[in-house]
Amino acid sequence: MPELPEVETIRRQLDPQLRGAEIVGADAHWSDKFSPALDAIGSTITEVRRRGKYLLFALDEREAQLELVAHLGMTGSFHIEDASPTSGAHGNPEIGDIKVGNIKIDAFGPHCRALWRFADGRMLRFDDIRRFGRLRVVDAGDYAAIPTLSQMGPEPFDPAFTGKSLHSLVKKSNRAIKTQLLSQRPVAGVGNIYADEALFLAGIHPRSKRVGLERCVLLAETVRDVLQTGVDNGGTTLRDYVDATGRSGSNQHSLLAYGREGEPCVSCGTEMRSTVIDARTSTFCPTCQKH
DNA sequence: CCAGCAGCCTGAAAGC
DNA sequence: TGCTTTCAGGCTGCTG
Repeated sequence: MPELPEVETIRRQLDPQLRGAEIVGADAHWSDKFSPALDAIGSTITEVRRRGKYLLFALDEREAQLELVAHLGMTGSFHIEDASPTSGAHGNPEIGDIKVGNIKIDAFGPHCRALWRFADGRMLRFDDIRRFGRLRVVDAGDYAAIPTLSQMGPEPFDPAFTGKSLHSLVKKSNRAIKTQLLSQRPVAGVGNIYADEALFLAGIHPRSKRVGLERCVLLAETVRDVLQTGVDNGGTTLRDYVDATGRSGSNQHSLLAYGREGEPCVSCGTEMRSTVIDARTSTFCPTCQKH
C-alpha cells in the first residue's frame, strides 16, 4: 500500500521523465474517481511534486495553472509507455495523426484506469486493481474539494514537524495515537505499515491516548527514521506495490513490527501481538510498547 | 466541532 | 477439488 516512501519513489522516477510533456489526449475508467483524468487534456506537465501520499502534477494550460492530483489508494501504480510501435509506418509516431480526445484504455489491461497521451508519442498509464485510487484536476493549490489534502500536516522532513508540534496536536485529542498518525494531520504521509514501525521504535502502544512531550519528541524522530529508511529502500512491497519502472521495493525486509504477529520481538523476545484499531491491523510488542 | 463507522473495491488465501 | 468466506486498508461522507 503506497505510503510516503512508495509515492516519493514514484515521484522521483516520473518527474524527470514528464517535465515538458504535453498532454494531447486521455481516456479513463467511467467512474467519478478516474474520469477527471480527461480534464488534463491540452495542458503541459511542468513538474511532478508530492504532498503526503498524494502525487501533484503541475499543469500549464495557456494562462491557467492547474494541478492533477492523484492518490494511489491501495493498489495504484503509474507507468510511462514508450511510443507505440504501431503508430507510424516505421515505428515513429506521427504527431499530426494523434487524435485529441478519447483513447480506449481496455487494450492496456483490465486494471488500467486512466491513460494520458503525450505529443511526443509516449503515454502515462495509471493502473489500480482495487479502484481505491482517485484522480482530480484542480486550480493549482486549491484543495478545498480534497479534505485530507487541505488539512494535511507538515511533511515529516519539514523543520515545522517537531516533537513539540506533534505534542500540541496529540494532547488536544482523545483518539488513540495510531489513529492520529493515520489522520495525516500531525504529519503527512504515514500509513499503517510505517505507523506500526514508528510506534514500535518509540516504545509507544498504538492505543495510547496519553503521549507526553518527551515521547512525542522520540516519536517524531522514529517517524522520520522509518520513512527515510523506506525511501532509501525504494518502498515496501507486500503485495501489489511496484514503482514506475515496474520494480518492487525492498523495505519489507527491514520491518520490525508490521506483519510480525506471533514472532518474537527483536528487542525483548516477547511474542508480538495484533489488535484492530480503526479497522486496521496493528502489530506491537506488549512488553516494549507502553500506554 | 469531533469521534466513530459503513462503504468503496478486487484478488489472494484460508476455510469448509 | 471447488465453492464460500475472510482479509488487506486509505479516504470520503454520513450519523450521533
